[in-house]
Amino acid sequence: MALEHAILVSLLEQPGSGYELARRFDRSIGRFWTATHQQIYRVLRRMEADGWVAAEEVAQDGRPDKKVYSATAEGRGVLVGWLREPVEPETVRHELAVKIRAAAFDDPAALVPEVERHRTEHAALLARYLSGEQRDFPDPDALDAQQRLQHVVLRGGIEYERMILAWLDDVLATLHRLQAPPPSTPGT
Amino acid sequence: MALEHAILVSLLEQPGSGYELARRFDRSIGRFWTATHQQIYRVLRRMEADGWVAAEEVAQDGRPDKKVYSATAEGRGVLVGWLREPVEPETVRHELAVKIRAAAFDDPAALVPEVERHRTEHAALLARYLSGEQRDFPDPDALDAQQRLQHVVLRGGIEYERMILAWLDDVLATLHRLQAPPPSTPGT
DNA sequence: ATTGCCTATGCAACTCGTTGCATAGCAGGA
DNA sequence: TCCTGCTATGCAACGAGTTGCATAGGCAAT
Repeated sequence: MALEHAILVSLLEQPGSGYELARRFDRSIGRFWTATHQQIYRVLRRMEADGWVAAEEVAQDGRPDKKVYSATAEGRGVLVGWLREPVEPETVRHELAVKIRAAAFDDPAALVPEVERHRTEHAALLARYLSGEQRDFPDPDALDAQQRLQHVVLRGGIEYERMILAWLDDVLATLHRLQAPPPSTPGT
Repeated sequence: MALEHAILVSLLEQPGSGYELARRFDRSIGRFWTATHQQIYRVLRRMEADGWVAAEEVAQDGRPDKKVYSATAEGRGVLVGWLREPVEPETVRHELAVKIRAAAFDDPAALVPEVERHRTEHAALLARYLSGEQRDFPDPDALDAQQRLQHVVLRGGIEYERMILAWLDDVLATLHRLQAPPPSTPGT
């Protein structure tokens, strides 16, 4: 379970409210972790009770008050302890891959628009990552340790999206080839 | 929720018991979906109650009896219906990426053995995929539709592992560079 | 002989994660 | 004016997924 740890990292990089964390998890952190605001609020309360984070009420004008959380020294200790334990490689759950194999039991051509839709979304995500890279890491030689580590994670996201795009093209080519198969073998 | 659908695909490709399904989900299906035997048994019972699959008791000698499940026409209909609904792109949850950003708050060099361990495991997985490809798809031009779709999913797994390996090398280089940083800027 | 592993299924308890809804003030557009 | 949407937090209920344990026969190794 790494949601707590992802939150600790995010708060160490920059304190923030539950709402702000939820938005980060949709953006930069979303590159490698996801969570809904419900989960984040619940986990934050537990972490506060455990002393891993501390909250400060902040009044705002024109907006509801918010509780700004920071990681405590104890929270940081928990994170460092976790760092030194091994984690297993992530488990992949790719619904589209299930659909592609399922297409053998229906009309495979019906899947083309769905695959194209995924392609469009992944292309948009890649563009967002690339512009974020331009904005946040314009000079890769002038970064401190924290930024270098953020950057290498972002590069992972970029390469992942590139790989997915190439694969989706492969999938589309495969689907099209099923409709117009190569010259049938003479023996059949 | 796609576990039901992954099970339907697997049973349409080849009927099998819950135990066999669990093993497939650790192997070929494991390329794009995971599940424990607990989940599979529970879901299979529900699917049988809903008429999506049918079970047949099979006695074996030297082994416990097993219940071999097959997808029913109704189950196939459910799968086809799902195929025609859109699914959202998968959410990524990569613990190692969390650790890499967390390393900024500890000694980054301490992460090197962990990253190398992941690299070794991913290299082994890639080797398994490649030998599986050799075994199952030796002649890519002589495949039927179902095999072509299985093959393109496997190619996705292969490209994913290659991309991860390249990224892990990038991560290792980044970690090493943090210890021996480039010549410091004269201005500081 | 005993230990441990493999096949095969399952219960019970728990945690994780999602969904729907509620509150509440402010801002902007039809 | 009303409706929609954004910030900000939260409850309640449900469903998904994990972990630990149990049963039970056969097989192989020590």
